[in-house]
Order: sequence, then structure tokens, then C-alpha cells
Amino acid sequence: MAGRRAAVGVYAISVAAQIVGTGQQNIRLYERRGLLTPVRTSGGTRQYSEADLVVLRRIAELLEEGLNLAGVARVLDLEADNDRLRAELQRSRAR
DNA sequence: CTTCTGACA
DNA sequence: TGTCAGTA
Repeated sequence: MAGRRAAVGVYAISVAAQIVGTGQQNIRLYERRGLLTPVRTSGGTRQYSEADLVVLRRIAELLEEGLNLAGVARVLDLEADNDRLRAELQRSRAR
């Protein structure tokens, strides 16, 4: 299934950093630059969903391709817009 | 766990 | 500019 047992898909920043292969400081910087916005617990701890991990891997990929954080932010925004438009197109086709 | 600061290439 | 180490 989607994950091992009850606690499905929420990770602390230390775990997320390990999985993606970067440092905790970097992930916090990405958030400051608006690249992702993980959920916070009432205590302020960031909780990364599997969707967040996908974004983090995309960030690493784009950085390797030579983009800076501003460029990565552009790409992620455009991809989000593209997904939204694509979904809208499918809805209009369905009706 | 969080934030901030500074050093490095 | 992005990464990383150390700190409070």
C-alpha cells in the first residue's frame, strides 16, 4: 500500500533531508524562497508529506541542471499552473 | 525540533 | 549564490 503501517507519509526534516540527500538547512532555505510549504505542527515542527518529497527531489534535479533557487521557483510555479490548466481542460472535455 | 550567523567556493 | 557547520 501507500506506506508501512499507520503513520503514512509524514516525515520530520531530518528524515526528509536524509531521503532526498541534502541538509536540513537547505530545505529550510527552500521554504524561505517559496519553493515548498510543509505543514507545521502546533509546536512549529515541519511535517513533510510524500508530495513534499517529490518536490524536494525535483528541486535537487533542477539545481543539478544549473538553475538557481529563483529559477527553480519559476519552474515549480509554471508546472503547478500547467497541471491546473490540464485538469481544467479534461473537465471541459468530460462535459 | 527551531532560528540565526558566518565561512567557503 | 547555495551549501554546510555551529549555536542558542
